[in-house]
Amino acid sequence: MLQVAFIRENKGIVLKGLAKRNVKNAEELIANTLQADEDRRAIQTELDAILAESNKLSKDIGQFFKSGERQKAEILKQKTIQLKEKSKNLTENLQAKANELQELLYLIPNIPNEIVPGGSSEEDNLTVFQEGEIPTLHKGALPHWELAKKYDIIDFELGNKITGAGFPVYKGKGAKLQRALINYFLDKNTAAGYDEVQVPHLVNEASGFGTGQLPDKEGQMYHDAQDNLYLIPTAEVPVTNIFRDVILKENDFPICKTAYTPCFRREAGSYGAHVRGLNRLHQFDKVEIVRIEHPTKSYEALDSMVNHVKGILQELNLPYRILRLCGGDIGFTSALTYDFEVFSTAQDRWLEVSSVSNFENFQANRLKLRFKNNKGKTELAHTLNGSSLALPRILAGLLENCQTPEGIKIPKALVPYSGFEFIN
RNA sequence: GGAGAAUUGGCAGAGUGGUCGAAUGCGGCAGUCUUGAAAACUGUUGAGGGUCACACCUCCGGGGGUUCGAAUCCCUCAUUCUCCGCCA
Repeated sequence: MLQVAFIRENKGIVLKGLAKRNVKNAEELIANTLQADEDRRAIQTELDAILAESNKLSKDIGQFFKSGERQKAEILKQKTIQLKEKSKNLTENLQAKANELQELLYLIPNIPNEIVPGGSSEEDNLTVFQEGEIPTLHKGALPHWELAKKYDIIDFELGNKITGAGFPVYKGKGAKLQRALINYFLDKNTAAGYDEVQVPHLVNEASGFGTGQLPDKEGQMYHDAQDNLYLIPTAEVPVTNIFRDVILKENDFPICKTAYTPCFRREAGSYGAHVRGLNRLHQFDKVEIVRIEHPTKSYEALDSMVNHVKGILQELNLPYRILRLCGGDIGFTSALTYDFEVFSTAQDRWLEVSSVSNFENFQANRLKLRFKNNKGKTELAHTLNGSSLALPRILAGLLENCQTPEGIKIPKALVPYSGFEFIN
């Protein structure tokens, strides 16, 4: 959520940013927001004046009662009763106006960074880096879902039976490989200075609002109506919400956290060949990195996160590329996002395995995540997060790119974790 | 699940209807003293709205109510603790 004061003072920048995101009715949206803000402040001022008066009268009444001047007190009482009526109305108006403003603010996405390319769809994302050799596969090479079946390491049908589509069962070396990947990622992240945390997999409404999944993506999360809790779509939600309503000290920065969690996504509206196998699941595993940074350091931090993920993909020997997402494809809350994609050789397409973003103070504003700056003023912090890494598509990439006629050859870096070199 | 107690500023903890945004202690920050530090002493120290700046307004777990006036009384929800029950 943007700060109203920021919108008020930087209308031009905001409109330019919204244009880059192809937001329709941006002019109107901003105009309505500023109007609501102005109205709200006007009502607030009026209400404050009335409250000030009635506070004063109440004190006087107290004095009169003490000094035994009951009649004087009674007269003032009548006055305050009138004020009370007025202030009640104004309070209601204020509440309504504040809600209106809040809802408008929820509709305004983050302002993209200068370097975010224009564009309306994923076609317009900018490839900023690519490395790793795309292997030439042997004859009869298979897509990962066939390999999974052949080696009996992932059972999609069994998941169907137990739960439904998109909830696979990993078996034998498949299950072990999952565990290996999780441990490997966590070890890489902690070695890079991220503190490991284990967090709840269900979150309350306030947390959903804090990181921006609510109200924007309500339908994408599984919801337990009985207790009003949401299954997390990413560890970003519980981990970042650790810092909701927190005022940090300047020397608390940088804060670096990593967490493994399963992720649950309803993926309403997804269909077709692109959701086959591990490409798109309702439940999947992911290791996440989250950073809380001083505003002047957040882009440095973003670069370091990108480099960190790079290092892992290099070590796994997977061909990958990095995209800078365009205005039309970047997430609602993000100011700058880099997507990592691994080439899936047997499917002949790129699969997103990580998304690393700087949210600047957009999340922090909702979270009320602040710090005391060196002038003693509270200021919003910057939040960032990224996958490091998401398992299913890494697994898909590994299975497809590392397949040989003799079986799947596990990358060297993973062998100490998996305990085996081949799946055959 | 049942019974009881509690929830106050960074922490501890006072405050049962007006003079309370809130005593006191600790911690933090600044200063005096010191070669420096410690100790001692002095001052300062919650958040949000509002204002050019003041004024002023709101906030004592969340929400609602009583009252001219609520941290204080009532209702409700949440959380924590103690005892009992059940249990990985």
